[in-house]
Amino acid sequence: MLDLKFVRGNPELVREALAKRGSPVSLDDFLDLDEQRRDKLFIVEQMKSRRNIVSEEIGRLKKAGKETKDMILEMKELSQQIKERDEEIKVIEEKLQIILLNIPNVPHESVPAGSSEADNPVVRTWGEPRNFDFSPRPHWEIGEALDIIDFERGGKVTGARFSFYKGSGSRLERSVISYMLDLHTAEHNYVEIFPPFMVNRDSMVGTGQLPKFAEDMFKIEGTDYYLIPTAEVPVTNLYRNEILDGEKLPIYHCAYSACFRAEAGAAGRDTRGLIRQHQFNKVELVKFCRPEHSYDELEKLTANAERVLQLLGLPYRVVVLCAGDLGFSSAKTYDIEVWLPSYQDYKEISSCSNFEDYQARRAGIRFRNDKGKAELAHTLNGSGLAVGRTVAAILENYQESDGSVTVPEVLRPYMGGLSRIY
RNA sequence: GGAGGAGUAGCGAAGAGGCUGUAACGCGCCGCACUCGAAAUGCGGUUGUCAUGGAAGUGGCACGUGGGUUCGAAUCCCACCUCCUCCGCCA
Repeated sequence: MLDLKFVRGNPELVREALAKRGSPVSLDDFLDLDEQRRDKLFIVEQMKSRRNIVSEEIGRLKKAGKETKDMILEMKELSQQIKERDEEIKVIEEKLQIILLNIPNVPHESVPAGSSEADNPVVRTWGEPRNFDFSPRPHWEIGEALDIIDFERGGKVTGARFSFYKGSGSRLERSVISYMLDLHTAEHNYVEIFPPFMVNRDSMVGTGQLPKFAEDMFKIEGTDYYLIPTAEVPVTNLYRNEILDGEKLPIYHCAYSACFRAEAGAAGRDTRGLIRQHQFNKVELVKFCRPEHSYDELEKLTANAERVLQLLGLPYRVVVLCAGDLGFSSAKTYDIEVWLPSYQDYKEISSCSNFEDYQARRAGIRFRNDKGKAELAHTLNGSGLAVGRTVAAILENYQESDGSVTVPEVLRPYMGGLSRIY
């Protein structure tokens, strides 16, 4: 959510910034409602002030045994008017809030122009895609052949875009999760969180999934709860409506969670394999910091996620999202894309974003600054990494001509010493 | 699921329709005094938000949340949420 006063004071700037995203929002209604609100507020506050003064006077007169009938009648009338005007203001404020909640974040000045994924500049590339002396197979074929992933029965037991891991596959998934968490906690100073996998509506609004993207979520019928699409939601909302001790910043958290996404509008995309499932595992990195540090923190966070791929020996590249491809709440995002032989291309495996104060304002996440004043924190997060896609990348990049898969060195301790799945 | 109890500032805690109750008192924190320095002590300060204003300031709102009663609500009424205790059930 943008600052109401900022939008009021800089409508042109906001219009331009949002046009860069390719979905310009009309601010005319907003500015008109804002003016109405302030006009009405000014009047009703004067009325309330009078009510307070006279009511106090009534108390004094009553105590002195004086006549107060006329004053009470007048105040009764005044209170009725106040009530009516308060209603009007409430309606206006609700409309304003809806508009404000549906305006995306303003892209950072360093974000390149562009309208789609195709316009995202490559920032850097790491590793060389392997040259296979045989025809490499996609991970879903490898997984099925080794009997370590079962897509067929996933469909039977639940439905499309669900799967079972089995045996070494199951252990590989678990190993990747543990490995990532151990790396981020031991070497990158993140404090591990194990969050709830369901959150209430306020949390979903806080991080920006709602109200705009309700169709992407799974909601638990008969409750106010949603299945989380990412651990970002519970972990960022950990400090919702709190004023943090400024000394405690920056706060680094990492969290494993299952993630649930309805994938509305993704019909026909990535229909095979682990790439796009309704339920997948992810290790998420979340940061809370002072505004002046958030862009340094974004670089560091991205580097922390890259480190996982480097240690796993998986080739990747980093792209910076152009304005048109930027997520709703984000001011700047780097995507890390891992090499997938089956796609003959790089595929997103992590998305690292600085939300600046956009989420913090929605969620009321503040800290006490050096002057003792409450100030909005900046929030960041990134995948560190998406586990299913990591497993897919391992299976494909480490496959051997005999159909077996070499276990990356760093994962072997987690695999009970297993060096090859066959 | 049933029966009780409780939610007030950073923390603890008082207040039970208007009477120095934006909120005592204690702790914490900041400043000043005393001191060579510190401790102890004393004095002062210490919520957020909205509106208005160049600023100083002025005003509105907020005592878990949302409604209601009243000229006036932290205080009375209703609903909901959270926490605690006991019972039942359960990994």
